[in-house]
This record gives sequence, structure tokens and C-alpha cells, in this order.
Amino acid sequence: MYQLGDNQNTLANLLIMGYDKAQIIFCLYYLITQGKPVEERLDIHNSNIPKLCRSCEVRHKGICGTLTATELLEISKHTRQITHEAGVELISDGEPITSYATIMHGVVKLSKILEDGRQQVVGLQFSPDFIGRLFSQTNNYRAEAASDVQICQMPKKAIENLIKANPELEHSLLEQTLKELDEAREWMVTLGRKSALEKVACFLYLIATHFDPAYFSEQEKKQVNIIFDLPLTRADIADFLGLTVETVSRQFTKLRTEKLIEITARRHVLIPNLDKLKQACG
Amino acid sequence: MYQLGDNQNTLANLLIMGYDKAQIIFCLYYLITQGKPVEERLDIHNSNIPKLCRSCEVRHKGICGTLTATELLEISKHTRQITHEAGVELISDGEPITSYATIMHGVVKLSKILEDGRQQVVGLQFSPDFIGRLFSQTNNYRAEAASDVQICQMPKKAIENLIKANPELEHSLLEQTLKELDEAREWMVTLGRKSALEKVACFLYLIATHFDPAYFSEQEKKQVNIIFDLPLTRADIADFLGLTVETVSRQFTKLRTEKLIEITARRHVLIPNLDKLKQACG
DNA sequence: TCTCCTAATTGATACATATCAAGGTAAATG
DNA sequence: CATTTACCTTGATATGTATCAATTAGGAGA
Repeated sequence: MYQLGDNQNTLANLLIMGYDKAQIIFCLYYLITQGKPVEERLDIHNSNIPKLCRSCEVRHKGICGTLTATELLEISKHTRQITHEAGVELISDGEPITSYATIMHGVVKLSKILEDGRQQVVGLQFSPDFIGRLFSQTNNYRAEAASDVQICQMPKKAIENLIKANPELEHSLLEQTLKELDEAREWMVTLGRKSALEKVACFLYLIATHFDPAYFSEQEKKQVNIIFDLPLTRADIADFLGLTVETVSRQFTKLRTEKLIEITARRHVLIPNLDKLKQACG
Repeated sequence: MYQLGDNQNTLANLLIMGYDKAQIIFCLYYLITQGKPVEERLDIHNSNIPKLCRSCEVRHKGICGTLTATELLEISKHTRQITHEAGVELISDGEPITSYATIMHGVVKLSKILEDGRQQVVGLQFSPDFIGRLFSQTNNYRAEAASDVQICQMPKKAIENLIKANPELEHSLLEQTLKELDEAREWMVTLGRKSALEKVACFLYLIATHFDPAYFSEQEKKQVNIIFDLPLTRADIADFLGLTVETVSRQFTKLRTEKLIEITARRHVLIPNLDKLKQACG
């Protein structure tokens, strides 16, 4: 039998802060396996950076990059790093917003669904993007883990208070929002004015240049093949491009016969020449 | 012969601040017709609000709503209210950004053009929206006056300095950017997943609810017809919806035969029942 | 008021993509 | 290891929208 002890209050606070049951169970699991209070995870003697954040790859990127050590310490008291399997719903359309998150690993798919079931993917987000609609009571899209993802989640209130106190954080969020708006508008051109083949080429180009930027730029320098696993199923790709699965599949084979891509396993793609692929984007 | 006098420096400053020739000629015109220095337009004895802003309808809306009297006075030294005819290009894609603006009247069309000439309208903006891509060196879309528009223009530097000094302004801009992102994503659903008829219905619904909100809400209360002039040509509508002019035209006639709309003159539209139109949006 | 010019509509046809249907393939499960 | 299942591909056909072509309507200017 595991004794909660002082952690009981901590867990109660999680409830108040809007964490859902699954998240709290995760914390319980953490406590039991680690066998020590949550607070101890922050080691301020060793360094000014919270223990939780020290090994975090996005620590200096995204919104965390703008925070001071003190702020990071404060916010890290409320954040939880959570791993989700592909397919898990992170945000439900129309539901009240309780928390925000930063993507540490993986790809998150934002989508909207019409009453009759038609679905449109309205955005893909990668590390270190911030997910959740700021300053709103309810979500107006659905977010789902496209691949296995690791996110750093924090309660709505905590972020909102931090924003009020830190104009630099708000600036960073404005920059990300502007970037997302640019991307959304760029995608509108693809959705509205491009052929099926161009759409699929665009999608592959997007993934090739976003999925693992560090890896990509190395590859790019070497002028060799770019290899990656698609983070989406054909159905998701179709919903992103405003096409059907069948059409997406046909364009994949077309690109393959034109030697613009190679497909080994279903999701495994190799791009021999990124420039050529870019030209196929229209 | 008109003597510039002290205004010569003021005009020279306009050049430095990045105003283009047309705008400076407008200022000259203003000076000549008013016969007094630009600075006198600010009357700080009468009230704390700059004279230029006092009669402005968007004074309490958009970004101006967040400014203090002092800030308004400061910024109004650099702002110029400019009227443009429909069709005038306000922002050129790929060009350096020199100024931003708030829309006072009219509709502004944001578009992107592919090398082969295909065009996609990526946004429509109404009063009191802010136009221009913040924190970027170059524009990544084109902005054009869709109707005759009146804008309040200010140099890039002036706004950026004001943002640094005033977190509330940055918050307001973040809110608008988030709203635009919501709208862009909503439109992606329309572009990707809706039929031509639904697209046109959506467009009409959008205009009906945005064009003149004050007028609309009165009409709405009375449950009577909504009447407005379309701010776009059929070609622009087609580029907004990812369709051709012919298809747009056919859907207009279809909606007309289904009694969802009436078209008197080419651009003049009457909507007898907004709810029915909304249902046609899918 | 008339004429001209552009915008908009309408018609005929072509084509791209959707839809319906049937396999095939790789991973998951017993 | 066999079986199931979900995912993907391929084929045949249908359909919605684009394209090409002609006509009409409306507003600007003479």
C-alpha cells in the first residue's frame, strides 16, 4: 500500500487546476514509481533551472525560452510532462479549455469536423509549438496526437497569470500565432488552388522540412536523401489536403513512378531530391 | 503659389518614415486645402484626444481602443488618414514593410498569387482590423482595397516602438491575430471540404454578418431582409472560394432559384432569411 | 439617351477527382 | 504460426467543376 502523505494536497491542487483524471492517474503513477514527493523533482540547489526542465529539449525554445529562471521555477511547479500514444485526443472541439501545452516530441493534428462527418485538418504542429487557444473559454478545434507525442502541460490559469506578468512571453506567443497564421494562409493557397498531385507534393515537402529540422538541415548540407516516417495515415493526409484516401494513394504512386519519392514501408518515405519535389508543389 | 514653410520639415520626415509618394501628395493636398500646418491638427487644449482621432469611428475599437490619451497623441503625430479607391494595392507581396494601418471604412482583400497566375484570396478584413504583418521585414501577401477604403496609416517604427512600451497594445494585437487565425482555419474547412454551392452560401453569410455589423444587428432584431452590396467582383469571390467565375455565377443563380437570395443589381444582394442561408453553408 | 466596354451569365464539353468495389499487405492478436 | 484486422492500393464508373465559347446585362462616358 502506497501512502500519499503530503502528496495528497498536491494532487488535490491538480484537480483544482483543471487536470483531468487520466493526468492525475499519471501523476500518481509517477509518485508511486519514484517514491518521493512531486516537489522534490525541483532541485534549486543544483542550478536555477528546475530539474524537470533541465533535460528538456525545448527548454530554450518555444515559450520557455522567454522565461526567467524564477518564472520557469514557478511554472514548472504546475507543469507535467505527459506522453500520449498516437490517436489520443488532446483537445476536444467545443469543450471548455482547462490547460495548454508545449509539444516536446511528435506531431499534433488540429482538425474540425462538420455535422455530417466531413473532416478537415486545419493545422499540424511540431515541437516546440504551443497548443491551445489562448484567452478563450472553449476550444474551437480538435487536437489529436498524430504520432506518439510528449507534451509539457500546464493549467490555463498558470499560463494566463504568467502572461500578465511577463510581456516578453506575450510577445513570444504573438510571434508564434503570427507564424501559424502565415502557415494557415499558405495552406489556403494549397487547398484552394492546387491539383491533387501538387497538394500531395506540398504535404510531403511540409513534412520533410518540419518533421525533424535538426536532422533535415544536416541531410540538406550533405545533399543526400531525406528519409522520414509520415506522421499521418492516408486518411489524415486526405483530410489535410481536402481529398479522398484513394486520390492521395494514386498521387503517391504517381510521385513514385516519377521518381520524386520512394516508399519502402507504408509510412516510410525517401526523397532523393528535395528541390525537384518542391518544383512539383506548383 | 503655396508656401510650405515649417511644413517642409514635416513632409521630409514623412519621407524618412517610409511614406510613399502618393501619401505625401495627399498630405500636401491636405495642407493646401486646410491652409495650416499639420501639427495644428492636434488640439490638446480642447481635450486630451487628438483632433484627428476625435471624429474617428474606430477610435475606441481596434488597436486605438487600448491606447492612453498620451499614446494616442504620440501616435497620431505619425498617422495619416488616407482614402483609396477600390482596386488600389495597399501592400505588395514580397516588398519590404514600411507601414501598418487600421481600416476605418471598407473591405480589404488579402491574396497570394502563384507564379503561373493562380490566385487565392487568403483573407478579408473589415473595420477596425489592423493590416500588415507585424515583426517581419517583408510582406508575404498582397493587400488590395476591395471596396473604396479609408485607412489610418502609421509607420512601422512608430507602431513597433509603441508595442514595446505598451503591453496592452501587444495583447490587443495578439487577440486580433488569434481571431484571424480562427477565421483562417474556419475558411480552410470551407475550401477543403465544401461543395461549390456551400462555398458560395458561406461567402454570402460571411459578408452578411461582417460587412456592416451595426446595420446588421438592427436588421436582425427586426427579422427583416438583409441587404448589402458585395464588396468583391465574381472573379474575386471565385479566388476566395477556390472556384472559377463561371461556377460562382452558376451557384448564384441556383441560390436565386432556391429563393435563398435575391440579386437586383449585379452586386446588390438581398437575403430574406439568414438562417436558411446558414443551413445551406453545410 | 446612346454607345461602348467590362462584368456576368449561360451553354456545351472535357477532365479531375469522388465514389463504389475488390484485392492486397503488413502489423496485431490469439 | 495462423488468423484477423486495419490500412493501403488499384480498378471501373459517376459526378462536380473547369474549360472553352457565346451571349447578355449594366454602368461609364460621350
